[in-house]
Amino acid sequence: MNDCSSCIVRNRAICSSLTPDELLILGKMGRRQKVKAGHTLLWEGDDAPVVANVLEGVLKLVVAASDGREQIVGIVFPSDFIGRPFGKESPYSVTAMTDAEVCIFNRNAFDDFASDHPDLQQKLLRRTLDELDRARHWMMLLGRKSATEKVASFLLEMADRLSGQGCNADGSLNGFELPFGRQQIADILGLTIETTSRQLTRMKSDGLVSLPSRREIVIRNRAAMEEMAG
Amino acid sequence: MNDCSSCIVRNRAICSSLTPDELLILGKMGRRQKVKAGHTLLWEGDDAPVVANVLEGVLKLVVAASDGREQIVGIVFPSDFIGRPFGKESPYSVTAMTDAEVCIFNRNAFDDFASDHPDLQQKLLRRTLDELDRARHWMMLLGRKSATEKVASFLLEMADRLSGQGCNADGSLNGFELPFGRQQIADILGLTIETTSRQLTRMKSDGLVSLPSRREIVIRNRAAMEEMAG
DNA sequence: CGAGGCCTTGACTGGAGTCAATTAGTGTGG
DNA sequence: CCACACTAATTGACTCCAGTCAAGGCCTCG
Repeated sequence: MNDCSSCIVRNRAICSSLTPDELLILGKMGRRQKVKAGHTLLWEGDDAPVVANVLEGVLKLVVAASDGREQIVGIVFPSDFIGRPFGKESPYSVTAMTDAEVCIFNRNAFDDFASDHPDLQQKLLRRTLDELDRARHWMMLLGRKSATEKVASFLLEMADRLSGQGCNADGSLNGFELPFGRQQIADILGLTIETTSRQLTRMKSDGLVSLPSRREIVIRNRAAMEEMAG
Repeated sequence: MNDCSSCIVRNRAICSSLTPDELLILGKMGRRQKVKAGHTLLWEGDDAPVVANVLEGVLKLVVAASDGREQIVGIVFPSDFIGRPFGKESPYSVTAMTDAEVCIFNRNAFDDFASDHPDLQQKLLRRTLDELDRARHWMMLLGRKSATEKVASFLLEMADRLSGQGCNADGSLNGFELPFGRQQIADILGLTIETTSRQLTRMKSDGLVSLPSRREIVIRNRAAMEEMAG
């Protein structure tokens, strides 16, 4: 069984609402599992018998059209929660973008446990509300922004979200390494890979960013970038 | 004070989780308020001191860009919940699309009440999870679908969601009256009003729909429409 | 060092946006 | 009930941004 008290996300995941006793019970229900980059944990439309906490790595939530077009509808980092409590089918696929490790629970058992632990449920509610806000802002981006604005917004949001894991003193992270490639950026922004690439090259030659390697981004002029994000 | 027991959304809103005693307490906290079509209840970015249940009418959730572009990120019907519990700023504007009536609560008081009533909180969680699923599917539409696919998907979803209020026997509603005009459809789909209009006239001349009046839609060939939605 | 995948770049196309004019509803007051 | 004004919706002509197709270059890893 798991020793949750030493879990790396102990203080950040929804489990942080639990007392040591409760943690012991939940610990018995969960099991750790590694997921290799590219592997899919949950398939869109399938019955999803599990929910999980992310311990390590980055995963994407994907909705696909019948002809293969993909839209990434969420990105999940360590301490985030995966899955759909109180619902049977997974409304999207969950795929690892990097090697990852998750702590998975049987959904029914988790639902029952949650129903008995209001604090846990409130944490989950808060998280879900936050996710919903984020999703809705992303809808604005997808529906109304130009390619340039999309890429700028994306870089700023990534700078924000990646600053959790290791950043410079003032908390504003301007250089970071993306955990995924160009096609994935395109799938997040609702663009093609070519358009995404062109926008990045343009920003580079305009001195807004530098691109030390394929996956590294350094924002050189944050003010102009924010201006550009619209 | 309010007599919640005779409320028209008594059995459908989140209040349905409450006992008569609890309902009495909540009833004292809420007050009914009418909102005229076009009036805004909550402004994006402002402190939002209230949450509410919708009793009557239809409202939109809007995210706007600095230059005025608007994206509708949600549509709210009777018995739906409005507002952002456990958060101060409203992440979007809430504006009535038709004359509406809502039952509003002080947010802090509601948060406290919710914290003491796990069943209510669970109802809220389930609703929020459903909203999140809907939002994510809408992200796929906004990011990856063509204008034609967008309009077809929209008409099918409206047929679904409006079938709650008065429909034909088998539950599949093919004719309905939209509670809003072309510009709003455009703002939902991330299109311009001209493109939206053109798509509709195209569908009409292809015999997929008829448009008896400005706001009435009749789906004449549902199979083809579903095909078109992608 | 070589193979393969990822990324960039270029030329071209097309779908949706823009601007502008017209038409069809809607509501108001005489 | 009709005439008028006003707004919403449609239609047309044109533009342009992003998509498509195709070629070439560059990492990265075996």
